[in-house]
Amino acid sequence: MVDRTDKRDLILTAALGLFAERGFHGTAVPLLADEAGVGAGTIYRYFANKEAIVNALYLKWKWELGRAIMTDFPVSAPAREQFRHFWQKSASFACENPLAFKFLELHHHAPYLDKDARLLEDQVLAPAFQFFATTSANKITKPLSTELLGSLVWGALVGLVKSAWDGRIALTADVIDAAEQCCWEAIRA
Amino acid sequence: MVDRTDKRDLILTAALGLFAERGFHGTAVPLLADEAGVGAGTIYRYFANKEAIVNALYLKWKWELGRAIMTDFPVSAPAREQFRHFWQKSASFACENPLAFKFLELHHHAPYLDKDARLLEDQVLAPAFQFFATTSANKITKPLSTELLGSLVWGALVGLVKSAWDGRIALTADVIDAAEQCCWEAIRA
Amino acid sequence: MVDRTDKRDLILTAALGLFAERGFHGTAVPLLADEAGVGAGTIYRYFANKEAIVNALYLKWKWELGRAIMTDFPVSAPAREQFRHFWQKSASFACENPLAFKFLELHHHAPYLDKDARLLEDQVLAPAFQFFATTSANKITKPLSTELLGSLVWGALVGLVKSAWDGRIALTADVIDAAEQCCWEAIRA
Amino acid sequence: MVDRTDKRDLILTAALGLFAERGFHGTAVPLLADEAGVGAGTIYRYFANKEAIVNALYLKWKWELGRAIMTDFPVSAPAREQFRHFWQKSASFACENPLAFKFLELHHHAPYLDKDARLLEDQVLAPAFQFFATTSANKITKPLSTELLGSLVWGALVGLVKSAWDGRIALTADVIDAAEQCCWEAIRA
DNA sequence: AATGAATGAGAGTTCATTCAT
DNA sequence: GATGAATGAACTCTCATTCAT
Repeated sequence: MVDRTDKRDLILTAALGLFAERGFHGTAVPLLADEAGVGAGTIYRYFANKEAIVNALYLKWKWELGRAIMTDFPVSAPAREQFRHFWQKSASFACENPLAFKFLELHHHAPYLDKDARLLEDQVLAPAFQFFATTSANKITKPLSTELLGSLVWGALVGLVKSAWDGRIALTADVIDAAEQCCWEAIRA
Repeated sequence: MVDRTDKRDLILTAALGLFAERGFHGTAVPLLADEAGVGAGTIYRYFANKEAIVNALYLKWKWELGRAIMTDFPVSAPAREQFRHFWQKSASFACENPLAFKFLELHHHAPYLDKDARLLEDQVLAPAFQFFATTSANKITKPLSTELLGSLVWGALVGLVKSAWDGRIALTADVIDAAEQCCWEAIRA
Repeated sequence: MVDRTDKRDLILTAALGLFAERGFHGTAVPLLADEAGVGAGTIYRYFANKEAIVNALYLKWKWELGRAIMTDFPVSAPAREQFRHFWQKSASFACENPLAFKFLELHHHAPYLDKDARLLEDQVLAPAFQFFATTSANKITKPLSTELLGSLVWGALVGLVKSAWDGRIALTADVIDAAEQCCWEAIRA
Repeated sequence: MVDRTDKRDLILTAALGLFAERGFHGTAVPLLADEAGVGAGTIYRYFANKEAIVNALYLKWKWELGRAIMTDFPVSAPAREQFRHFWQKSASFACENPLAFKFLELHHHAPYLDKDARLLEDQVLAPAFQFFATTSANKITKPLSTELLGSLVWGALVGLVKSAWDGRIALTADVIDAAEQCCWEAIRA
């Protein structure tokens, strides 16, 4: 009993894996259909064209990432604990959704993303980055721009995750904690 | 008078820009030929096929990156100064060769890279990363694995550079210096 | 309460308009189903395949055309009046069933018409054309073959109607009458 | 030794036959390539897409038709002789280029024709039709509109030619002459 | 050595037809 | 009986590669 939503999800799930591993242009629609277990024509009942698939995926997972990061955010906790929240949630997201994390990294600012995806692109991490505006104002973190602090920390996280993909590091809780402490020290005043 | 080497370079230069902007599968060979100002057939006198081009590019620029990082390394200087060397040289490379830096990031671990490229892939930064083995042993940097420290720092640099591409940060000397200090504090004991 | 016949007619009516405007190969079955207000599968309960629809339409309207021309034919009237009958009935048919007239013209001798349709194709106008055999024998019309006189007159009518479609002529009664007189003078002895 | 122009002509020649027999939508590009004796991809070196082929054909043959009709037009001859010129030249064109004549008839006002083709569509016969403006003013032909007289005569010609295609009439010089006389009598005052 | 016209395999996409509901 | 989601063959078109010049 496969309903309409299930089939759309089958396609999106297969597309996530293929786009993450081979990229957008490297993934042929018939291959995607095979992986999803549907006919090639079926894909076009759910998506107007190939670009619509990559855009739907991008919106979906960027949104999921944003939700993951902001869920249970400790609004009144000290900055150090808030930072820990961001780091741990992001790392968890990357560990639990490795393909989605890879997909989002690989398709960042891709020319086939549409206006909606581009708008969402830079907005999802913005709330987390804004955290630095407050902490810098309070002299808890260094007196550097939000964008600078944010991109260093997010970049470090991405670097960590990529090393894990390459098998150079095992992403244990200890490693994630240690990396978190490193990054905190990078930015604290 | 265009000699053999010149034409090969024309092709590689055009390919660098196209692969960096559109990706490997998104770049058509006839377009590459146009950009390089050579005939489509000529490309196949210098490269066996399209994959050979991306591999040649990858080897060339990964090597250039390694060379840039190691050039004038201050062997006997204190660790902090050696770290500064790595950071500044890497940042300079990214600023001076933005297309190459983007290309290397985009094609990291791509499935069409051959054995040679894959081998070189993880080895180029290894010497720099090895720096951490010594400093950690001497309790100058944190007692964490070389790979962990290295990927955090390199990731932070990549994050910084990507922000600059997106126009969120201007890569001035001040910004690069400040980021360097952040990263040093991330890893120092 | 929609009975079997009604649904078949819905399909044929929609098909007439689409085939007349876009041609047989230019009309997609799902679009036809939409226009007819039935499910795509339903069409195949009434017709074996797409070709069966165009053939059914062709037979139906060719037959209607023949019936329209022969209805109330003044058997004992003078030749001029009989000619007037043919002309006016044909023109009326074209005015009242413009899509059917266009459809018949467009699909004349189309390769996807079956044997039945092909047989009927040339037979419907034959009775009207036969009129010329008698009038020519009686030296009322020119001593030319039935086929020649018939195709000139029918061609002139089609030319007139096409001009009306293109908006170059308004098919008023005056115009139709004047054209009739022209054609009579074309063929009279 | 096939040069660029030859190959374009091979494609246009094959397309003329196929479009005339099967229509635009009924002709698959690979079939067209086979008939032309070229690879499927080659077609797209000469034409942007399938529609460009049908438009090029339409322009070419509509132009040829116009040229055929106007060549050696007897400017100072009497109206009857001028009419004879139009009729005979048109009939000759239809006899010598049956596929082109069929193609032009079949694709008249087709939705895939572009602006250029549509503009030319109604202009080619216009000069011939304009002949009637003068003759009607001089009371040589009936006091009816140019469009009406023109569409009757052209329609009659098309009807004649179609009968010949269907094998009902042989287009001998006698038949063409007799038909000409019929049409002259249709329109003369 | 260099070219670019030519190619056909394969890309993205459509559609006549089927069949589970 | 009626449906429309699903299909895969076939469509239009692209492109990595070849080869006659």
